[in-house]
Amino acid sequence: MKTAYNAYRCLAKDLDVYAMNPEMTMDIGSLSHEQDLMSGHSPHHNRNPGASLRIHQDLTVAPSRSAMVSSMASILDGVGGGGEYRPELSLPLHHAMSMPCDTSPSGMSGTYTTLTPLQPLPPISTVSDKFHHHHHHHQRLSGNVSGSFTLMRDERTLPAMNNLYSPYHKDMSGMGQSLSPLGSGLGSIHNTQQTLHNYSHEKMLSSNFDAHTAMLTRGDQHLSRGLGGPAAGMMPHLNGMHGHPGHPQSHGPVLASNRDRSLSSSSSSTGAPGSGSGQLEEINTREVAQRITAELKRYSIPQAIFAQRVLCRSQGTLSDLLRNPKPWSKLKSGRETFRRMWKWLQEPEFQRMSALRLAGKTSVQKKRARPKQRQEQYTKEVAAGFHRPAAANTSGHL
DNA sequence: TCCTAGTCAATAGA
DNA sequence: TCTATTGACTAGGA
Repeated sequence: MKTAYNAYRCLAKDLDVYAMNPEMTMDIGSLSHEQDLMSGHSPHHNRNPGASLRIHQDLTVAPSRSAMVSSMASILDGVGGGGEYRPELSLPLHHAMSMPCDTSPSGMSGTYTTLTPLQPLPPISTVSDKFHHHHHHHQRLSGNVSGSFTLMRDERTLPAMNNLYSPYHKDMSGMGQSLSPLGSGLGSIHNTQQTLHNYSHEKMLSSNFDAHTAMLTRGDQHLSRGLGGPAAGMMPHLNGMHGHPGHPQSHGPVLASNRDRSLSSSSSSTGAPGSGSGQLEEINTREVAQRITAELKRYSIPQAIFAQRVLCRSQGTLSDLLRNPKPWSKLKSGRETFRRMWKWLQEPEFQRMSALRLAGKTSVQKKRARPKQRQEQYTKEVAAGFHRPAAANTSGHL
């Protein structure tokens, strides 16, 4: 029941958005691929050339960080203040962000056996779609494909990664809490190269690896295109680490590899059916919480906005999570929430803002109704044959 | 049936 | 206005 309700609530959000922003559905497919693949060919890219062109323009406008801040303010103002939909702000949406509360059952398939009542994260496979083209892009660059390309690519990019993560790691190691069930916490990523390698390897073992590895290696491309990676703004605020502008996804230290645990415990082997059920990656929850907190403060994003639009959670929940992040090992379904945070952190700033703006209207419309009431309403709507109860609901409120 | 995790919604406080 | 806290609720598992 609750699952249905949650699914309804967040799916409704998406549907509402799509209903109100028909253009958005066109944007999604051609999302960030344009960043790297303006000349790329994919079903997505050709879905709407016009949209792609506009996206390209958006991207090539290369929003500076300061511009991003102002944009964020505009976004929040527009949403919070009941602002109307502004096409000029309709930046292309990452799959993950365009479907902030996607309920796809395949979301974390193979990652978690516990299907939680909360709204699953957009399936990483879905997110991967976004980078799928990057994948090809890299293939094209490397001239090699197949499963090993990731590792090869990591090796190529590791020097930069080391430069980035080493100081971070040092700082992180002083954060105190062991945020990973590894006991040694961040020590698990002592060897950054290995971690990245392992991480990529683990991802390679999953169907989603390419997205993340692509993210790991695409940072330079992001920034070189003036996208202003999130790290550019965030890193200076976090543990004094110096963000490499080219690595917006500075999640290396945030993630602890399960393989490390495996290595230390010798209890399991990566890739074993059991080992892949939810431990492909470990998120440093405290670090994520700190980074989220920093980002929210940085852009003056209210917790309520972020919680609702990115996490599909309440403000109180977010506040609690940020202040009292549980160790990853103690999390169950709550991992999804942290995954969302983490994923959000990985996004380029413009995509973050898109995510924040995206579900704004509907979330505001839907908030503050007792779950039971909404649940009953949903039940009624489903019974009445509404396939898109959200739209009906929204229109009703409007 | 009980316990735990996760979350929500209300509310107090800054 | 925003954040932190808290009580209550639900789902899942033992």
